[in-house]
Parts: sequence; C-alpha cells; structure tokens
Amino acid sequence: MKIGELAKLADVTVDTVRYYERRGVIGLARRQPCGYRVYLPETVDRIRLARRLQALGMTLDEIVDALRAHDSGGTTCASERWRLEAVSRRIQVKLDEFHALKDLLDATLSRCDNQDCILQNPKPGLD
Amino acid sequence: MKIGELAKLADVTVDTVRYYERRGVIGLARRQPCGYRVYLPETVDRIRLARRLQALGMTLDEIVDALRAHDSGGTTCASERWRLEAVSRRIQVKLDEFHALKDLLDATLSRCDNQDCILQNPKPGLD
DNA sequence: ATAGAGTCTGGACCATGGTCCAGAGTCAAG
DNA sequence: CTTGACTCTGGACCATGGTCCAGACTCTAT
Repeated sequence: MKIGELAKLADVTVDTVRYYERRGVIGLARRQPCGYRVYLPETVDRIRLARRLQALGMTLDEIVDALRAHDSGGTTCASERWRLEAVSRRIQVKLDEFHALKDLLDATLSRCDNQDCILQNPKPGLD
Repeated sequence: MKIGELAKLADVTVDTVRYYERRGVIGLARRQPCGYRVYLPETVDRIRLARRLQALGMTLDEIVDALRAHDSGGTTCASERWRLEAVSRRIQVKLDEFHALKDLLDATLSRCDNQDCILQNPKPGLD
C-alpha cells in the first residue's frame, strides 16, 4: 500500500507519516522503483499504537524508545510498567503544578472580593 | 536608569526587557542621545507585576491587555475579576485534561497488572 | 590611553509535533 | 493524450517565551 492509503487507515496525514519516519516512529519504508514508499498493513497498527501511546501522554521520543524495545523483543510487563509509570509521574507533576496555580489564582480572586485587586493595588506584598 | 540595572532590579535578563518592549508589556523606552534606553523606577514595578500575572497563568498577550486597560484607567475590580476568571477557567480545563489522562494511564497500568499490557498485547480493543 | 563592562541592532535558534509549500515526477481513467 | 489525483524532496513555517549571537558603539576606571 502507498502512503495515502496508509495515512487514511491510520487516521493521520501523509505529512505525519513522513514525519514519523524521520523521527523513527516507523522504519524507513521500502520503495518502489519510482521512489514511492510501500507499506505493509502492520504499519497501520504501528501508527495506531503510537497514537495511543501519545494519547497516554508519551512524547515521540519515549514512543520511539518503547517501540524499539518492543521490536527487539526486550519488553516485559515489568519494563512496560516502568515506562508508563515514568509518564504517570510526569503527569502528576503537571497536575500538582496546575493545582498550585489554581489555588494561587483563587486566592488572588478572593482578595479581589476584598477590594485588594492585583491590578488596582499591585503594591502590597504580592511578591 | 539603564537596562542592566532595570533588569537586575526586576530580576529578569536584559534580553527579556527588550523582548517585553517588543511585545508591548512595557512601553517604548526613552533614549539617551547615544541610543541607550532610559527607564524610570516605575518600570521595575511594571515588570514585577507582569511576572506575577505570568505566575498566575496569564499569557503575555493577556498581560499586555490587562496592563493596557490599567494604563487607560479603565480597570475596576469587576473587570479584573473577569480577566482572572478567564485564566482560571483555562487552567481548570487543563486540569481536567490531565486528570482524564492520568485516569486513562492508571487504567492502562492496572490492565498491565492483569497481563494485558499495551505493548505486549496491543491489539485487543484499545482504540 | 586602554581595557573591560555595558549597550545597541537584527536575526537566528531552542523545544514540540507537526503542517504546508513549490516544483517535479508518476499513475489511472477517459 | 491529457487531466486530475497522488507522490517525491527539502525547507520554511506555526505558537510560546524567551535566549543567544556578531559586530559595532559607549561608558567607566585605572
């Protein structure tokens, strides 16, 4: 199959497919004599899997690592767990940051209720 | 005062000061005959305020809007509240997204406990 | 007088995950 | 045989908030 069909089946654009090849998410495609890329149906699954991992918060680099480990047959449930837990920890950090931000913002808003607005009275001890 | 002193007092780099000027966070500086920028002490406060707003999750564009409104004397507690609430809503959206992501990830991890790992068994119904 | 520190400008560069473009070649249908 | 759809390449571009650079100028201290 050619890149357009692959892209349609995997629900991405052809640009994304070529980008994934460059980034190593999928291997270098076999080529027709004219230069067109040729794909096996498995590549559809690989891209779908990459997209699922992305939806779980993995970066492309992490996905490349995970898929390469998988390719080389070195993955176990334990090693996969480790990868996912690393992502989980990162998300937790983000979550904590946003919570702290929201708390700060809410505190500022309640000061606003007390006529102590940040823009109206920027001076007193907000640093 | 010149840009270096301003930067030090406001705890940013000179590059950031010039960037803020370009973005409109601070006005175009008055210039010495030789071309050096000259600042009044108020500019320190303005940059500090901008940084506090940034710490509250506002983008530079929002900060520019807020400060311009403030400059034109048009801010009230109510109008300020509105700006901050817009930021609060955006942060809440982010928070919800990350929560959903974490839930998804945790669900995937618990499937991993049941020997149903995403990389080991990518096929069954994860789409 | 001269060294060293500070300042100026315009523009390139960073990460991230793509997206879009021109110009050229290829392929299938009518 | 031609039209339209598809594909190729390399590189530019998007947002975001800065950071860093070269080459030139200025200011301060010794």
